[in-house]
Amino acid sequence: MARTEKTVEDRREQIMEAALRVFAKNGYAHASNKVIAREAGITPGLIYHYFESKDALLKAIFEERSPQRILRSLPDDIPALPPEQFLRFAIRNMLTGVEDGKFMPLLQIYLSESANHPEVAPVITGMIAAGSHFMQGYLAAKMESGELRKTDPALVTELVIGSVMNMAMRRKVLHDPLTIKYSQEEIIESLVSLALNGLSPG
Amino acid sequence: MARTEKTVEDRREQIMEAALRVFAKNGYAHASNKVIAREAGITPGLIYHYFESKDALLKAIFEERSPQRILRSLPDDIPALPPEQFLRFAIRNMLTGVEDGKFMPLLQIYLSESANHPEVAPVITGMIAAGSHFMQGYLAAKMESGELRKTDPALVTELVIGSVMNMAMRRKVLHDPLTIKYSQEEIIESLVSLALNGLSPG
Amino acid sequence: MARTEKTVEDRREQIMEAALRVFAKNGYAHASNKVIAREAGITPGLIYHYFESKDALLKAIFEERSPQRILRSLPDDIPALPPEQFLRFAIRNMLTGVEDGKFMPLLQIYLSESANHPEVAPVITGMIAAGSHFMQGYLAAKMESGELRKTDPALVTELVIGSVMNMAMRRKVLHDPLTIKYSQEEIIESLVSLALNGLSPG
Amino acid sequence: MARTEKTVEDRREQIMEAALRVFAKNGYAHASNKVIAREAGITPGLIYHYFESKDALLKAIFEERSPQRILRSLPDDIPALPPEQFLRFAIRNMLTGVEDGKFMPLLQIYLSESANHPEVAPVITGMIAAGSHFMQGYLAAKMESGELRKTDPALVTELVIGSVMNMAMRRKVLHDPLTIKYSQEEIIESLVSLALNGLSPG
DNA sequence: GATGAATGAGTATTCATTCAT
DNA sequence: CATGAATGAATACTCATTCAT
Repeated sequence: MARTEKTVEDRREQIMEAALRVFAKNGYAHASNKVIAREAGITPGLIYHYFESKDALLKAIFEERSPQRILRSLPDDIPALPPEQFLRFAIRNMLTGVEDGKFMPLLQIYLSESANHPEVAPVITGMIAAGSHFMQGYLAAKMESGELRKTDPALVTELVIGSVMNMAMRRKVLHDPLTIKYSQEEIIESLVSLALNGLSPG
Repeated sequence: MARTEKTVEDRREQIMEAALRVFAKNGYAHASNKVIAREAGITPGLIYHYFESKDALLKAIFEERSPQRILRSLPDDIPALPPEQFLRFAIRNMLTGVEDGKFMPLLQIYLSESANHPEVAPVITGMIAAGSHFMQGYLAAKMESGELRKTDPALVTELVIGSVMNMAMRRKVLHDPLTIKYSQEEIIESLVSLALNGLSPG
Repeated sequence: MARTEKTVEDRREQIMEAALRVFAKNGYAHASNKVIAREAGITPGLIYHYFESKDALLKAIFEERSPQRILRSLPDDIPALPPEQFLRFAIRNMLTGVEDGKFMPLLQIYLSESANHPEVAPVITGMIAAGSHFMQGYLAAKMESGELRKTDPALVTELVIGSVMNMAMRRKVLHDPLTIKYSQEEIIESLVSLALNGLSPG
Repeated sequence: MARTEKTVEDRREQIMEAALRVFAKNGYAHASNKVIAREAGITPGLIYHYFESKDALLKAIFEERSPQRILRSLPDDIPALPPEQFLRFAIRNMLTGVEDGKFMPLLQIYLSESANHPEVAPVITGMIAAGSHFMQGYLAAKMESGELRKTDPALVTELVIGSVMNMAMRRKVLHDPLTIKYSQEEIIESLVSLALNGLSPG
């Protein structure tokens, strides 16, 4: 019984899940409804029972599937952490969140359809902004307290996030051997070290 | 006669030029040969005199139109520059090269078609590798000489390049207001400052 | 309980009523069962409890909903009326019956589906024939009695009915400004006057 | 060679001709491009080489194929004709024009799509208006000169045209036996006679 | 009776590609 | 070289109809 009660919502989820996979693999334009349906184990017509159009399906994925929780599940005492631990924690969180979660597929889909679906860009930038805002707050406080060198915390944040995002893209999309040869841990440590030195008040 | 001077090579160039514009604007999948032909001032059939297929046209663009010359036209005395000037020069070169030239359209096209044209990935990664190799060489030498803190020059290079690439993507593709509000100069200065501090031997 | 009073017949009527509205507005081909169901306040599947198919629904509407009663509810003393009063009465009855009732939607639906549903033509022609026969009888009698000029009463009837039908179609379907500018009364009076003169024995 | 020079225009004509046939037979909504193409001896895709859409094809038919020449080919001395001859001539012209030409198919197509293509109504009403205006002018002149009874020439014209149109519709669309049993000549004569009597000044 | 999820067949439309001219 | 008419295969989307619940 529990099964049937959930059926409707399940089907929607099931279709979005399948579509996200296919979109990420082939790009939105090359992803035919036939393939999405096959991936979801249904017939193409049924998609239109749950979504008005392929466009609406894409938007639903962006709006309902966005992992806006990067950096969310952090413990409460984060702001009290010393810079090194904070940076290690934050950078690890971001890198694994971006590389292992659904962020990359969404980003890739957006990149392939940015001209035709500019309205979903805020979903991407919003996700980044969330993480950005969090780190920025920490940095500003620590710069104020003198634990970190005084500079523009917003820009520093952008640079750190940029390095992470770029690593993820190079590794997961471009499969660039130059970046794949490093482990996540190596990358994290190097970035932490670089940032710490760059931000040390000395 | 001036008309007939247009050689075979010219026509090819003309078509690739037009195709790159249309691909960048609409994405590969949405770019019809009819539109490409109109943009090039020819008729659709003629494309097939110069390229075997639409795919071949895309590959040709990647192979022949790649601005592999980022960091190429550098003065000979670069290796002798002190770190600050080198970094400022290199970063400015990369950022303007990536943001202002044909790199972003190519990257975007590749990112959206990576699943269907994985064989052209080396073009992108190769371009990055070229710049990377150059900077890496400099950093290694200066680390060796003690002018810079000893760390993995390859990884540091990746991080610097990553920040630049990410900035460009956030600004030019995502149109992220968070990044657009900075001028190129501001970004360059901040990145230089951050890197210098991060790499300073003290 | 008031709810359950809704008998089987009621549901049928309700569906046919809704379908007629939707058919008339969108045309048979563009009228989806989903929309008909929504208009009737039910769900699409239920239509098939009352009608074998969409075609069967259309046929049922034609067969059961035809307002075959035009000219039916006439007083008994009609045949005794002098020509002018009779004509005015008959023409007014026809014009208002056709323009104000359900005749036009039915006619329009039939006209658009005549190729695919030729078997329902008799419904339309039958309705016309009913009115025709009535008027024809009167005219024949009055021609016989010398009160009207002797001519073919059937054909005269056709012409009068034709004028009325055409006015209705021009006004209600084509929305022809040339005909809309006249009021029903003006049309009735002109047609009566023209017919009277055309039929006067003098 | 003459053949090839005409090809482009021929194809357009050929497609419109075929589409008009199919639209008239099945109605616009039921006329699939596949059938239209088969009727025209081409493949469905080619239709889009000549018309932007099925809608555009319909509009082109209405705009370019409208037989706006009903009553056009009349001799110059028409206005001088006595009423009986004028009416016989005009009525015959209209009836044959409407029954034998392309008017009925166009009208039928419009009736079936009036809700979805209201913008083509003027083509139909315009055609009627052309004939109407012509007859109206004659009647007005003759009423002025006293050769015909003074009444509203516009309305009389509407009634005459109405009779003709209705006859055509009943005969050609509804295939109403009541009207089919008359020959064109019988109808013409009766209508002329009726009109003459109705309009005679005595 | 009533629902609405699910299907399958159909439909308009697009477009890379070919080829006669 | 160059054109653009023509094709065929694919694609998004619609909808009458069925049926398990």
